[in-house]
Amino acid sequence: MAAHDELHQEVRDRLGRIDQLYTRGRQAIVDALVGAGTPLTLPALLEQAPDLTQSSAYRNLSMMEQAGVVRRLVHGNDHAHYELAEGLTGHHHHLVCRGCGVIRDVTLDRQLERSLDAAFSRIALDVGFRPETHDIDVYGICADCAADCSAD
Amino acid sequence: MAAHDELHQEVRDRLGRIDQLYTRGRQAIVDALVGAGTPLTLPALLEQAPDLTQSSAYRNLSMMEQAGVVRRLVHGNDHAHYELAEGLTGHHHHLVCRGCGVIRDVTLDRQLERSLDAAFSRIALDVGFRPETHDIDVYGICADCAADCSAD
DNA sequence: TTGCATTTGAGAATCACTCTCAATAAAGTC
DNA sequence: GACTTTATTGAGAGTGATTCTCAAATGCAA
Repeated sequence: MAAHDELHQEVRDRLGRIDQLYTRGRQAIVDALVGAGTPLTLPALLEQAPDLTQSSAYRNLSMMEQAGVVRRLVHGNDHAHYELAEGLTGHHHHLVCRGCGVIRDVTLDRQLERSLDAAFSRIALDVGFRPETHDIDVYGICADCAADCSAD
Repeated sequence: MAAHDELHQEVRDRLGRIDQLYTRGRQAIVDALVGAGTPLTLPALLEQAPDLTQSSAYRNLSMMEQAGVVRRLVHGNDHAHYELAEGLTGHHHHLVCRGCGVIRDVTLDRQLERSLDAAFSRIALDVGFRPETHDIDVYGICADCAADCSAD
């Protein structure tokens, strides 16, 4: 409860920094993303929060992405997925199912993350690139799709 | 030269496996991707190989992706980038510039890759996910964009 | 409440990409 | 080479996720 209120306050602050109000519709988006616990496509988001309309949802997701509240994930030709930004949820990566497209959050242990950051910093320095964040996607087949395939 | 011929032969084999010919236009695409040495958007590909037409290029890239010859990279709302598949070039990752969108290939040392694979396998096992490949994108600012920013 | 600025909603517009189908090139046969 | 058959190409129409437009609704200050 307290954590939930803190989250909303943090979102309100981040929106305020770019002169945006934390309206009812925007709160509904954040609640849906929190409730799902997994990145949602826009149609899935509208199912979770039926009061939202498509155009406003897209507009608000885009604005909240700029505000550092939402992250947009793109993995192909179909709908993008949206989740809360890492600043609100913590650094993590994704398992992406090639079958159904579902995305699942995972974390690596600190030591491995440190090794990665060190490696990227070293590589980046060589080519004059200033690294900010990294994003690891593991592609494969989820349990549900594996079951479906063997059933066929 | 020999390496170049071997590459083309390997591409021809991979296309043959799905009953596709290695036509002049398809060779031009592969040559352009080899020549660029960095992932290309479709407009950039057409610049490199002006004899190609848009619809055929898209159709052939899509088919060659299925054949395991080409990989399609998606990083936002604009054009996707295309490069030769890892089976032809070796496993690598990408530095992606937030400023201009340019993508640069990088490799991690074997030991770190092994650690990552082991970590992903462990995580995946826990959730019943069968990992196949992984893809690491490092987002940041390239040298050219950093120079432009400080010039402003 | 009254006024002013921001946000919303419905639908039109955009644009990367895919599809269609007649014209063309490739591969095999003689 | 000429002929047949099959696969590919090119130009433009179509698709669909996302963005834009603008009048109506809402939020906020006094």
